Parts: sequence; C-alpha cells; structure tokens
Amino acid sequence: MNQLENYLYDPAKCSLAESLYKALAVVAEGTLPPDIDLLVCFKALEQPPEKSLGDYALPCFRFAKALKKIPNQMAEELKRELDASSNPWIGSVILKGAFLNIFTNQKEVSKNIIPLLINGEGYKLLSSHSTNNKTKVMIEFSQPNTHKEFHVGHGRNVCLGDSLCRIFAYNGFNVIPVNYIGDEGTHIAKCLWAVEHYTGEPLTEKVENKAEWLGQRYVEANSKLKDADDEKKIQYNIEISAILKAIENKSGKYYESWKITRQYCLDDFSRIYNWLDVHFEHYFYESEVSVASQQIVDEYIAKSLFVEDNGAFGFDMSDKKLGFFMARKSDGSTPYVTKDLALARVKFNDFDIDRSIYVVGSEQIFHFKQLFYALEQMGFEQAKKCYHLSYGLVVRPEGKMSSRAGNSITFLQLINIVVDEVKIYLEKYKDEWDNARLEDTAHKLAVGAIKYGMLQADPNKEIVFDPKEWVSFEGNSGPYLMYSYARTQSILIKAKELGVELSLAHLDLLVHESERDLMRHLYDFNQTVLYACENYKPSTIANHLFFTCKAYNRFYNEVSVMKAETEDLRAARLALLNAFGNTLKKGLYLLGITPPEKM
RNA sequence: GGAUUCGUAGCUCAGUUGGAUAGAGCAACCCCCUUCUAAGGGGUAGGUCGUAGGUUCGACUCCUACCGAAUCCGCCA
Repeated sequence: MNQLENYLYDPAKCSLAESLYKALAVVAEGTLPPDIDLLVCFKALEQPPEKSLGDYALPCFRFAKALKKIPNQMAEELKRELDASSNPWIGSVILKGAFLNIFTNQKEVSKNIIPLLINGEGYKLLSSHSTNNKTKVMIEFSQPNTHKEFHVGHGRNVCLGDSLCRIFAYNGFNVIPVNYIGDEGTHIAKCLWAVEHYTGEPLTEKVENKAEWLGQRYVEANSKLKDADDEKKIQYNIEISAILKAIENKSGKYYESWKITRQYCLDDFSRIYNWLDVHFEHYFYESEVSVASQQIVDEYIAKSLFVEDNGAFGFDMSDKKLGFFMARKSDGSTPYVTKDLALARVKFNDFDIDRSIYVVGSEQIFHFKQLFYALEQMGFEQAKKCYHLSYGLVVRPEGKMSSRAGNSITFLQLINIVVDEVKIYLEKYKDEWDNARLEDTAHKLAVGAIKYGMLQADPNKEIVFDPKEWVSFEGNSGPYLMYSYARTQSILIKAKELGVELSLAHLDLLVHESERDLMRHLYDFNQTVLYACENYKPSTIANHLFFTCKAYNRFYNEVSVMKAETEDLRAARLALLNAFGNTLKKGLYLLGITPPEKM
C-alpha cells in the first residue's frame, strides 16, 4: 500500500487499484511482469469521457500486451476477477470492448466524501504529506518597480503568485511568500530626471495619486529621450547617469528625493496588496543587494568563472547555447541579473530554503535559464530546485499594451472599472443594506471577478484584455462562482429559520443524476489541487470549480432541497449542499477569493 | 543564427499527463421564474484540433519538418 501513500485522498481509486492488482496477478497466474505495480494500476484508472459510462474507466490494452493476451479477452477476465473481489467500492463493472467501465457504489462514495467535507477533514488530506511538511518553499512574486505604472500585467503576477502560495500551503508545504521591489535602476533616474527638468508642476502634497504621477513622469522621460536628436540624447543620458550615481552613492538632493518618492510608490503597492488581500512574509529590495552583487562578481572573477569581455565581466555560456551572462557592465554597474545572483544566495543561506519559485513574465525565460545555470556552476545545490513560473502578457485586442500607444491600463483603473460595474448590480440592495455592507460586498465581488479573470487562463497563455468581458458576470466568471456560493447560503439560512438540520444518516438517498454528478465533482477536488500544485497551474482549480458550480446549478434547478419529497431526503440534500458550499469556499480561497454570503 | 511559448467552434478559452462520439462561456435562435436568488437552468446550430509526415492497438496530447502569431538573446529592468 505504501506505493499509494500520496494518493490516499482518493480512497476509492486506491482500493480499486489494489483489487485490480490482485485481479491481474490471478489472470497472470501468479507472476506479474515487474513493470506492473500498484502505482501503474492506480494510474490506469481513468475517467470515462461520459459520466453515463461509469465513474472509472479501465482501458485494458496495456495489461493485455504485458501479459500477452488479446485486449478484449483481457478485459473479460479482469471483469470476472473484479466481480469476485467483493470490493465495497465497486457497484458494477461493465464490459465494453477492451474497456472496463466501473460504477462505484454510491453509498460508499457519499459516506466517504460528504462527512469529510462537512467536518473539514477532507481538506487536510493533502497537507498531511510528510515530505512536503519538511520542504521550505520560497515563492517570489509581484516584483514591482517603483516610479513606474503598476498595470494590469503586474496584477496578473500578483494573483498568480498569491494563489500559488495558497495552493502549496494546502499541499502541506512550508511556504514563504516574498516580494522583491525594484527600487533602484535607470528607470528611477529617468523618472526623477523628468521631474527635475521637464515637468511644469512639481510633486507636492496636493497631487492626489503620487505613484501614478511618478509613473507618468517616467513615460514622459522615455518619450523625451526617444524624440531627442543624437546630440541632445547624449546630453540627456549624461544627466540621467549623474542622477543614477547620486542615488547609488546615497547622498545629495536626488537621494533625498529618491527616498520620498520611493515611499510614495511603496505605499501605493501596499494599498493594492491590501485591496487584493495579498500578504508577503518578507520584502527584498534591489537597493539592498547591489553591494553584495558587486562582491559576488569580484569573487567569481577571482575564481575565474567570470571573464572579461569588451570591458564587461560575465559568464560565457555559449557552449550551453545560453550566450554570455553579463554580470558587470563596462561602466562598472550591475545589471539586474547579477542582483538575482546575490538575492538567490541570501535566499539559500539566510532563509535556508529547499525550493525557490520565481513568478516572472515569460519574456525572462532566457534570463532565468542563465541564472539557474550560473547558480549551479557557482556550486549551489538548490539551483536544481529553482523554478521559473513564467506567464504570458496581458495584451489588448488590438495588440500589445504600451504606455506609448496610449492603450495601457493601470491596475487601479481596472479595479475602478470593475467596482463601478459591480455596484450597478448591487443597487437592488441599496434600501436593504447599509453602506458598509454594500462596500464590502462590492469589494469581494470585484476582487473575485478580477482574480478569477487572471487565474482562469493557463499561465503561459496571453490574456487578451477586453474591458467589456471583465465586467460581464455571466458564464465562466468569478461572480458566477460566487453567485453559486450565495445560493447555498440562502438555502442554509432558510433551513436554519425553519429549524431544519442536515443529516448524514440518509446519504444513500442521493441517487438523482444531478446529485451523483455533483458528488463526483466534490470527490475530485483534492486531485485537482494536487495537480495544480505539481504543475504550478491555479487555472486547473478555477476550471474545476467552474464545472463543479455547473453541476451544482443543475442540481439546484432539477431538484428542490427545502421541498424535497421526504424529510430524510431534505436532510441528505442539505448535507450535500453544505459539502458543496464548503468545497467551493475552500477552492475560491485557493484562488485568493472570498465570496460574499449574499449577493 | 540560438532559446521559448502559442495555434482547438464566428469570438474568448477548457481538454486531469496517450484512450471511447471533441467541451464550456460569449454572440445567434428556441424553451423554463404563482416554486430554495434568472449574475441561473435546458435545448438548437456551430469543428478536417495550423499543415504534412512519423511513433502504436489508439494522437488535440509525444517526435520531426514546414506555415502563422508572439517574446527573449552584453551594457533597460
């Protein structure tokens, strides 16, 4: 049984796998080939393409081949053995060609799943994994640059990273969420340069959104530079370079201005994270690691791992088709990749982590290949446990989003668009609810709409940002899932008013097709979260929840809970409803979403 | 030239690690609120899974080539 240790969240499949293994041994007359073990049996059990076919499907081709039998005959013999196994999970086994379709014993399923989802034990099955408990995983995400716009693309990163943290924690890992703020570099010098030389009005207390204002100055600086003729360009770059130096030397008026403006931006980030209910355990800052990164370069020049090339220093990786990893520019400053080396060392040494995950856009795939290879060559064992979760850009229907083209949308603008739309829907409650409740519900709905929109797509696909779709709350959307949740709560409230209690005594009455289907979706929840964790894909949870909600809403329409035919059936349906509500809430939590109780 | 991702219905996307007849949501058309929230449910229509080969009992899934879209590859992060 120890082979299936990691799969105990699915007792039915584990049990079926054992019966299958025994059945195979009988069919093989004692000697099974070594490549057929319990795990192979477990993985051979699949889901049929249609639920009317059964709960588990077993294609027999592979076993037939291994035991040198005809597939159809193999299936027949296995059916005979499974029928004789008296496994309580097996309802019936249907033979169809070389496929065996297994219907589980519904009584056993409902008995083993619904109580666990009601008392919460079902959600702890993955977290008890002992290996994961000992593994410290640092997940770095968000990494915003100060003095730059925080646009919707940055929002996708935050949603992804935060959800990943929750998913890893659910799977029992020791998770450390960290941020890495880009508070140093040319972009800041450019911003301050524009403020100093080319802005009519200085930054005062009167400016309402200071971070946004600074972001606009950065954009301004870029267009100024782009439009300048060659002579001007040289002059501008000298001015910018001087500002950069001043900041790095930590003295003078630009340093003072950096401190103040930097804080404005950090405050702005905090507001966004709070609104999103995203929290970090630790913040790293680029400005903290620049000194260490210079030392690293010296250290590895001395060890002759880094070599000089055209006045710059770096690591020649051309034999690995990774080009030249530049660690020090010819002017002596360090590019961001070098700071990543220094930061990785801090993570490994000071935080003693086992795994390191970087949530960064797909345009940096090449850089992370270089970085991980460099870390490996520098002797860090953990380099093998580094993973770059890359994700696609957020683009506009007409193409790439860019500040210059005037089609970029800041994350705050998105928030406002969605909040406004949500409030229109909530108008129906304006006489019933006080303002605080209206605001709170609007906030939850807007967060859910945005996060679901960001997470429902596969990470490495681009998201086409169309504002119209982000405020459409029908079908596959965050509000649809939250609405499904609210529907469970209103029934539970009604039940409470009437003094009706749920009961686990008559779960075997849940035989309606919509009930069976919903139960199956609940049963698959843990499997989905495990898959999402192993593949770094919150999107699979989002999709599974969507289909679970579809099953629930069908159930909702096809049968009545409170007006069930008998009291026993009503109590059983309340239990199923409760199990669904809990699971949906837990699933939404893993996406970073808190649903309102009523909407 | 090198690295990487994507191509599935008119549009936006799923497809649980190679399984059976390809799945949703928008948009279109038709039904269902005196019944637990219609931000809901059901139905109709819509497909040569970019193209061509290969691997095998079986390929949207894996391999190769090509076509198309995008990103990155020494002084921006």
